[in-house]
Amino acid sequence: MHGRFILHTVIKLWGTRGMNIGKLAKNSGVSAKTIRYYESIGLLPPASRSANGYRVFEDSDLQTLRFIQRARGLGFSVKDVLHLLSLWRDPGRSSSEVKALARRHMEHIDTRIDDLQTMRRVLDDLAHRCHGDSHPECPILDTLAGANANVDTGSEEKS
Amino acid sequence: MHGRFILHTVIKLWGTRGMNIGKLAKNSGVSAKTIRYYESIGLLPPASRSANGYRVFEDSDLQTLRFIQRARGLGFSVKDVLHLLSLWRDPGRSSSEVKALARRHMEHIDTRIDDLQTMRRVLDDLAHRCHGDSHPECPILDTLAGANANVDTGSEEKS
DNA sequence: CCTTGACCTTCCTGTGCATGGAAGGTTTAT
DNA sequence: ATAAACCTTCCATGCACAGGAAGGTCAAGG
Repeated sequence: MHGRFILHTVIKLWGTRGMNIGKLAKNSGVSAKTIRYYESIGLLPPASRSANGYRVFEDSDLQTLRFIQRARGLGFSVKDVLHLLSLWRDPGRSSSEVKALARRHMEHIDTRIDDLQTMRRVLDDLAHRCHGDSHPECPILDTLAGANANVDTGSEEKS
Repeated sequence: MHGRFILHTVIKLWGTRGMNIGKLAKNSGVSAKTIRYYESIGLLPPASRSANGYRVFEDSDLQTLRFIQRARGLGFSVKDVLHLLSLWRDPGRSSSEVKALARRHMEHIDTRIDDLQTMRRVLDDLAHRCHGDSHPECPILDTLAGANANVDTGSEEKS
């Protein structure tokens, strides 16, 4: 009696749970194309297939996909996401490892912000010095041409 | 005798003005590989060739390369640099066009800075809340997994 | 004269992160 | 029967180069 109920429930849940790639795409907000891509690079495990060859996904795939989405949204590379996923699935992980990964990523972000801000400052200065009228004279072009002032573009030569 | 000497000298001088790709690379700090690439996509005009098929560059190419370098250093895309180069070479340009291009680029940079700063703030917050010890508990992973905060409770399922 | 090594050439592949499309099979609805 | 809405694989594209293979060229030295 009891066993039969459980079996029934299991079968029912089992039958209800699988979804095709389109549904997973809708549920996750990640395109079917990208889901296949994630599978191909190992971010998602290879989905099982139904008789017609269609991929069948489970709820766990949806969870994984959402995890990936959030991590990518924070700028983590696919490689980092792979690492984060493995840490997530590892009950024996230490949070220090996760934190270290996050910090390395933050440093990377900081570098990029600094680079962009340097560019922004230079551009802002140049734009302010450019009249922006119908005449051809333009300090922006002059500077790019290396006319007079030495502009530090942030990327120094290495020779 | 004399004529031959002069001819020799002329040829030698002529030969001195042009440079091979290696020298241009050294003088500009741009790799030979990249110089060829720039030529292939039209950033640099097709270089003339000497009898052996080697590219021969002039000082004008060096100037152009430096222009490209500075523009790239300011984050302009290759496409934008193409535009900037054409404006640079156009005596009938109006500085307003240059300025507009620069401003569009600045807006783009601002957007990227904002995005990165948002990521940075979130990461910083998560990192602060993570103990970073030998235990597995980690708010970073919890957040990526969608543990607590604003996770839709999934009451709008539709199959 | 021949070799060595530093040049140079073209062509193909790989990077990161997908996106777009072609060509075709399957399922469902009308 | 046919359309539409799915699904499949494989190939191409974009950015801005870098790496390397396979081979031609040139100057110096034994």
